[in-house]
Amino acid sequence: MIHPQGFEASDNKFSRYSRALGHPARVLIMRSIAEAETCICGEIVEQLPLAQSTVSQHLKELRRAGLIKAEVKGPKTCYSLNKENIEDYFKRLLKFKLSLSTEVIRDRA
Amino acid sequence: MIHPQGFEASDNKFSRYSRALGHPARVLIMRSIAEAETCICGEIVEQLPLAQSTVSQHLKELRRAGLIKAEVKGPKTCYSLNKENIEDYFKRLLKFKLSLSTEVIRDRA
DNA sequence: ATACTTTATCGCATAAATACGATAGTTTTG
DNA sequence: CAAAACTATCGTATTTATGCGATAAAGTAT
Repeated sequence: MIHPQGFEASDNKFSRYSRALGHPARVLIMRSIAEAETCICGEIVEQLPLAQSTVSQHLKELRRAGLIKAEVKGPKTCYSLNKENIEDYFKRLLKFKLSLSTEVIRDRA
Repeated sequence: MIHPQGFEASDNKFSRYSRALGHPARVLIMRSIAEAETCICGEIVEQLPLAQSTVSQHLKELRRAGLIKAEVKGPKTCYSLNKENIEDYFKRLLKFKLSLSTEVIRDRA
């Protein structure tokens, strides 16, 4: 998804991450992958009340946003969190937060 | 925006926050309000490459999501961050993060 | 080779988001 | 009161997202 020009690159990047997390199905997928630690795939579909093709599209969205990585293993595809980008996302968010208060975040990167 | 049922309430709530931050204009607005500390309003419009009515809609979105608060002061409207909800958002996000690593976040709420 | 399993993509329909101009509703100012 | 300033809302057009069935693609197993 391409947003119109006129915004800072960092805002565009941040909003791309945010938007990827802007759907409960994708949040569930992220939690699912995070909790399993090891990569799963077909099991994700079972956990969602959505058709396989729909879940596949959500996975694609998360991949495009850079929040997860895909690794084909035979007929299956294993997904894992893209930790680098997620940390990048967190850092931006923390910078945001730090201008608010330090009640929740007492230590930062 | 109403998402279909079948997801946990916490995921719905989290995704609502995320989605609100899923547009560069709204990220810019949030930064603008956060940096000014004090509430602004018309100045926000000046900082965005968008029409006044469009900015007003984005502000409405952020309000609906619960990320900002509005206070009418005469003919003007002052916006401020809804810190409680933002902290709530951060906490969820941190819980997420903690299942990844502790490199960025070393202390939590 | 054929059947089966697993996942991605296509095509399509519907819903939601985005953007703008115009307009209405307030409040202050002259 | 009239004019000006400031926002919000309405109506509308366009784009994007969402969801599903059907199908393709690629591997595995029989």
